[in-house]
Amino acid sequence: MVTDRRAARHEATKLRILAAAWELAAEQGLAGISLRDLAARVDLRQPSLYSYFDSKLALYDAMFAQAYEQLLAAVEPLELTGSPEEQIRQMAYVFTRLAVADVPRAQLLFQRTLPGFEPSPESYALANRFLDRTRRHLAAAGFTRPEDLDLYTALMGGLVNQQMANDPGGTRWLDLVDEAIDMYLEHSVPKGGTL
Amino acid sequence: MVTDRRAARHEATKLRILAAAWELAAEQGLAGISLRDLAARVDLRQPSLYSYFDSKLALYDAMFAQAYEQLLAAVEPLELTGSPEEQIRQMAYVFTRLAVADVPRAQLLFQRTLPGFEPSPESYALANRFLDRTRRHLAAAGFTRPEDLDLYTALMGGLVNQQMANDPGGTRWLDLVDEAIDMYLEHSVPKGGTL
DNA sequence: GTCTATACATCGATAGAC
DNA sequence: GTCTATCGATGTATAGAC
Repeated sequence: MVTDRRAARHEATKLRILAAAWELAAEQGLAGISLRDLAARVDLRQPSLYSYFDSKLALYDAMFAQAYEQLLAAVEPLELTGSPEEQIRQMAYVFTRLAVADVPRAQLLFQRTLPGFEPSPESYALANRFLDRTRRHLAAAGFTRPEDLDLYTALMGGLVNQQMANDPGGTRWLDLVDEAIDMYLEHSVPKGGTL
Repeated sequence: MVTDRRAARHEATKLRILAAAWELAAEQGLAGISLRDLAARVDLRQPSLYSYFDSKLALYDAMFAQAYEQLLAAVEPLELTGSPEEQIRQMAYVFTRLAVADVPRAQLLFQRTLPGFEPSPESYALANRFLDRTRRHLAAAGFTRPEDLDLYTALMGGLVNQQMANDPGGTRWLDLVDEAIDMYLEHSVPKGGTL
């Protein structure tokens, strides 16, 4: 049907716009994306973007969703091997490398850097799918308390954030992932736990 | 001398502008500070601000320096007691509470959220003085490797960042500081270390 | 869907009078 | 130091031709 071809072309253009938006974010920062520059990159005029996104915040939301889809697509097909502990290590390794690989993406996903931006429920569901995956892996190794997950995300997020903020392009904090996971795995439930 | 009085008045106005800037940052976000709003808060016209700061980035740099001076003023007079390990715990407790208490301040100091902003060497020296203090406390407890400091900053920064991003105003990650410090202190140099 | 054209409010920054 | 006036840029949005 013709409408299918139309819809396909519409989706294709939307993807081109998103790709150009990531380019601009890498060059000018996430908040530095201008709709005029963005339109120029895909050979459109600025008002034409409104045929694809209702607003700039809607563009950010689409970027948020696309970014989590990228992460999920990279992580879900992985076949983790070895003990649950070893799988946690592999997961941490993959996640930190992925997170650091695209600074604006990490800012969009893991920080509250854009004034007024809140991911839509649909986009947030993707984020939760990603978090659930982590939760299941931790649980498989016996880390079943909610605090276990929170401590893990703080540790991984902290490494990623320090790497991006204080050694962009380097590996100073990435090199600590192994030791951080050692530390985390060695740590059992504290004496005054809730058991 | 008259020039002293002039300089004093100049400094006083500068401080009023900075105070208003922190107010605006709390309301509109760090990047949401507009020079017109800022000028209005101190009964000036927008161009008059340029008698005090060469640019908006220079204003951010002054805020960066002032924020680290606040942290140092709050932390340096502290008399930490107990074993070195206990002092590290107290330090972590104070730092995370201080960091979370002012979200825009934490964003300015610990994240790279402002496009184009780099702290000046003078401001960066303050940041280093703060970091040195942490380094000395860790060293007193035997954590003398550079990696020990990096892991510590990642852990504390991670807790602070997760608290601000995912539970603003709450204590979900702040409540994990004690356990995080337990985990850190329990962790000795890994088997395959550099010894 | 895409375009031209236009509007409106906002922004950081500068020139020049006083 | 402070002001008025102004600049070029921005984001948002609409009208209307094609």
